[in-house]
Amino acid sequence: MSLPHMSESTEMYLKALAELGDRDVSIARLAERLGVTPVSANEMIRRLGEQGLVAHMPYKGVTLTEKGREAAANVLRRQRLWEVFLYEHLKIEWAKIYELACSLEHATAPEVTEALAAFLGNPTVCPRGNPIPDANGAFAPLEGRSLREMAAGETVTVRAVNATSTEVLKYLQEKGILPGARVTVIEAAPLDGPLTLLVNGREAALGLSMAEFVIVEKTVNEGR
Amino acid sequence: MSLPHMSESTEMYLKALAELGDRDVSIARLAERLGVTPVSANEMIRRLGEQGLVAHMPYKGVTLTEKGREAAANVLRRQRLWEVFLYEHLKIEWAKIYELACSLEHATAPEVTEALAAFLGNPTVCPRGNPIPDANGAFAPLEGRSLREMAAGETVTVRAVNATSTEVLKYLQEKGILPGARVTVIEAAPLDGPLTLLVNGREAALGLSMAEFVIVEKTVNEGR
DNA sequence: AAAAATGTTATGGTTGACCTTATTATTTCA
DNA sequence: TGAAATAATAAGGTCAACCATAACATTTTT
Repeated sequence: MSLPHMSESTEMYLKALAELGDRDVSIARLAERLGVTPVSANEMIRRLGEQGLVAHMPYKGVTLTEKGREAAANVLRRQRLWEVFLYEHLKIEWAKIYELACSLEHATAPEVTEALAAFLGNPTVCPRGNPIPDANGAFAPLEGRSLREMAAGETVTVRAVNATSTEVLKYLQEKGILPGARVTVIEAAPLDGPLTLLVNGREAALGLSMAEFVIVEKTVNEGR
Repeated sequence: MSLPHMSESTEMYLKALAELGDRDVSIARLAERLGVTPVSANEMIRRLGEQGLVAHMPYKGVTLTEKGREAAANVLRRQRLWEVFLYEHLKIEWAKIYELACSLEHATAPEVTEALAAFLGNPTVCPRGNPIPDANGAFAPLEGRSLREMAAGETVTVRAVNATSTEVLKYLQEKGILPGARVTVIEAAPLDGPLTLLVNGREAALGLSMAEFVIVEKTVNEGR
């Protein structure tokens, strides 16, 4: 069951696929998130395909196989447990934990993962609001829709933030767009135009490519 | 002051040099500890020389430069802080912490190092008995001599264990040769012969290549 | 001082994960 | 349906860190 050894690169690809929704992810999208050229991503996806971790339907997209999904869950588990540790125990700034946890993740043996989970009290969500898979790879996929799809006038509650770049996370942090925040869409400009939001009584502008990774739920008027 | 980026490999070489005493370390010895061929080690030492981290006197040995010493202290700090965390907080078996901490070490940003040190209460020794350099790279070099040099009849106290292989550490752990243990040399066989020791009332045999990395102090009859 | 042991350098090879610059295939849209 | 946009593949290149084999240099031992 324990995979022979996964390179850091393999782990990053699996993680990105899982974060992007794990089915029919276009290679261009994947390449963009990973900061590599589409050609490189294509090459790498071929390799992952040979290892049985993904299935690639040309012109359709990439989908994790069952084996790939398990491996990805494992990577996400490590990633998010470290996020909890860095945030809760080391008091590291929210916007930085993803990147810092990412490095640690690659270096974490199964034994350490499980001991860490126990130390942290087996948390089920990370500080970015994403679920933490259990030791068997099971986890409730995130409910809710992307803030990107919301129309003007809607009020929603942020459930999770799926961004990974420290820069983007810093921007969201500054604007108060964190899990639990209540956000009202004041205006949604056409085309790729930004959303204008009301967060904590302040206005904030948010491009669609950032809004895409903010997962929200319609607020069900849960008491003032 | 922050070095451009150090590869994992560079860090391993610096760490090995520091652990081996950091002056006039032969390439063969270094290669052996790192599990690479002398040819590879030679090549790598040339690269490190070009970066100004080591000085290599052909046929004499390798010595860390000031810059190299600083970098090495930094690596050792991270390594040993993680050892403390894994042992004290995650309750991981003593023999395994070196190897597990080693992976984490390479993935640790300065920010995390300092937060971790604060979380742990700025410890000054690791569970293997080695000193932890402070944030500026200063640390008391270990006093004491190698168990290898002890003669029959001597009784000593183990101060530190500088072995790195999990297998070796497991053996030492089983025999009770841990920091703080009191050890009497019963017999020292000639040539490369083993030492016969008395530890906690039990006899234990120890090859010289293992004994080399057990740092001891003559027991000054401290009580009983 | 010669032989043996050890250390160094030269040469050429491998691997993984990237890159760029074409070229070719497919899909989408006007 | 044909052009434009997007996606895939092919070919060739780079880089770090290893490897093996072989030749050469220096030290140590006899």
